Amino acid sequence: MQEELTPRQQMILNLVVREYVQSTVPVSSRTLVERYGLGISSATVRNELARLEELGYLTHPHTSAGRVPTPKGYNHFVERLLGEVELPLHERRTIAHQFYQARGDFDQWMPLAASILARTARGAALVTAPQPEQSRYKHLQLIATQGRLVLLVLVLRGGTVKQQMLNLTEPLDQQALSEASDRLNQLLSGLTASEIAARVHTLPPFEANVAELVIGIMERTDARPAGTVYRDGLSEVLQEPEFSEGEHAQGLIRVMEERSFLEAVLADALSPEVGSIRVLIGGEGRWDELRACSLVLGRYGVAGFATGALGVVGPTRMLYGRAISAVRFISGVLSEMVYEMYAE
Amino acid sequence: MQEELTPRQQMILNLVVREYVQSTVPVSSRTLVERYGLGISSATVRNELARLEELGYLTHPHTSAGRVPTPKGYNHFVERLLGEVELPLHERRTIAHQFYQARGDFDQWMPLAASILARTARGAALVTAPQPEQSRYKHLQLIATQGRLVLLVLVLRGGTVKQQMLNLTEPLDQQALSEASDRLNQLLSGLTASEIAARVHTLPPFEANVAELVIGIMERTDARPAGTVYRDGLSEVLQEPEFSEGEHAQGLIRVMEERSFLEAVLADALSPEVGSIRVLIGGEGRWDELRACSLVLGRYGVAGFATGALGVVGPTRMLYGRAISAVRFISGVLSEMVYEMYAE
DNA sequence: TTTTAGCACTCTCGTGTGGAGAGTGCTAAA
DNA sequence: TTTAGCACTCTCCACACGAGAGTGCTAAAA
Repeated sequence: MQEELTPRQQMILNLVVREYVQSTVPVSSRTLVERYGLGISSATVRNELARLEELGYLTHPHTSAGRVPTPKGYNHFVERLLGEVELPLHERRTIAHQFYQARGDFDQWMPLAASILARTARGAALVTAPQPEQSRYKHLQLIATQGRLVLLVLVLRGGTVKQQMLNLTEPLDQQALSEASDRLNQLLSGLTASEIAARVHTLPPFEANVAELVIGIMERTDARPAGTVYRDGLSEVLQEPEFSEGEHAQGLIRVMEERSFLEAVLADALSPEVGSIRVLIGGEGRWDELRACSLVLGRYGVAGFATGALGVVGPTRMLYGRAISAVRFISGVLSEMVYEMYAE
Repeated sequence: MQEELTPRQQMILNLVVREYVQSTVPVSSRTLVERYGLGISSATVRNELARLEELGYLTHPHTSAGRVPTPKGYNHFVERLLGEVELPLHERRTIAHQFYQARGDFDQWMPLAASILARTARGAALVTAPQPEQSRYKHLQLIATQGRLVLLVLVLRGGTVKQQMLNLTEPLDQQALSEASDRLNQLLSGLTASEIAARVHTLPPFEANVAELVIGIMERTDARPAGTVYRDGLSEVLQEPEFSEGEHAQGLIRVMEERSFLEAVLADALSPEVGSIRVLIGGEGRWDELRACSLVLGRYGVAGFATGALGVVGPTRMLYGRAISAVRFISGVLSEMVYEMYAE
């Protein structure tokens, strides 16, 4: 059994993947020699194709059809043949510019990132909001609305804003609420949920009540594996020929739509290391619904402070080069933004 | 030409719709008499079916197939035959309870509403966040992060929270920022964007700068036809047989995914009147992508203050009764919540 | 006038057949 | 080791055929 692929086998595998990705049609020995002017005959190519199939890098839909890469084939392509890819300079500039224009507008970042990622990688994009490893209190404001109903606005370190309603047993005016907010802000600044819990008993009764609520919000935030998920580009990807028949589309739609499924995939496939990129091809045996899909997943943010995930979903026959470079570049941009938010 | 349907025609149309919705199969005269024990022969039913087809309420996929309702048929069914429908008491109780449990947790309302609506109506659900007709300033807080970077948290009347980063030309400490916030809060409380613009020139330079930013945020908020759109249940609906072949699924996915398309449909189809429900069947000729889909749309909130939209999307062969009653009931629940938020 | 029985007619659907075309796998020679 | 040549296999398309489902029509019955 041959261990390593010969250089010519590597080249042919490379061409098969590129040609198939582009044409969506199983590729034959003849197209290969004609289209790429290899100086060898189709019979030779056929021998090599047969060898590559024996080794598990390619398959046959049926005897008299061309070759199609297997997940193993794609994997080898991504790991060994793709090389270092980067988005062209003008695209990087355009993307940076779009983020720059939205630099202040916090609420826009995530949808913008999803939209740019989808367009750049030509796939369906997923972005989760940055999530601190452990949330820390930054600022709180109690705002009177009507009667005994109060709006609590809690800002966590990193800029996450949470809101909650609370019902007072007796009405308090804005003046009193602001004073209580100020007291809490002085005492709790920079603390985690458990640190706050440790000193609740030192607070006056009303403030203690509010602090309990705050602890609840922070614990709930920390318990969630990922915040909101932003999506884009699903409908474009569903037009790809492999999804025209419902069956294969299911997996794709489930990753994009079902939160629990996405979280399971992320938890399983995504290393917590910021900057690393993981390519999951054809579900890797574990996710049968994703047999026809590949995912390119990355993590952005600042390790130890806050991180989020972003990814591209497409058919196994996807533009891995674009997807990987897009995920890498955009995750870099987002990491910088998170860094700015957390440095202090 | 016959103007009104005879009672028997009404009954037969009713049965055809119900049977087809349930079985997904074109319904024949024989199934009708057998399944529902009409006291008449299949030949008589066939005559009536032919008449209903002539009048445009039913069609034929082909000569020797059973009947399928046309959009006109569904429309008549919804308008005249469905009657007043309401969710069973225990479902209403369950739903009310779920909302009650999330009563304080503002951020949960919309995803919860989408999820409940999808499950109850057995369709794909869309919910837009309540959007005030004109936003009014309620509260602002400037929070120092690092150096000259400041987080601006703006609360609008009705509880909408917006955040924005700003870069100072010279650093200010939290003390100074809080004082500026307090001054702005006293001067701007309850004002609209244009009212704030009218008195910017009376403010000291730093506060004026912040006020300009606030105006920008508020104007952007008011310009958006709808806030964030919350979705749920798409993948379930896509399993319906009519969407198994890609073509028809496109329209459904576009409504759910493409913001601009959804906004166009909402603007066109949805009356601004709170509480009214609009049923859009088969795209009504205007939206060809929705040929195979129906929408049940409603508006909730408090007219003149803030309203949002919610809707169910499904195949034309959808459970109109459930969908309409679910939209009505949930829009009632949401309206109450909005009312609480705005009453002051 | 309305309803019904009966029957011919039409259309789908599954299956089978045959020919064209694409592409391979193998063999034997270069 | 490479290559030319050729048989073989499989898909795809078109066509045909019979079974089955359901209608539309006609003529008789209520």
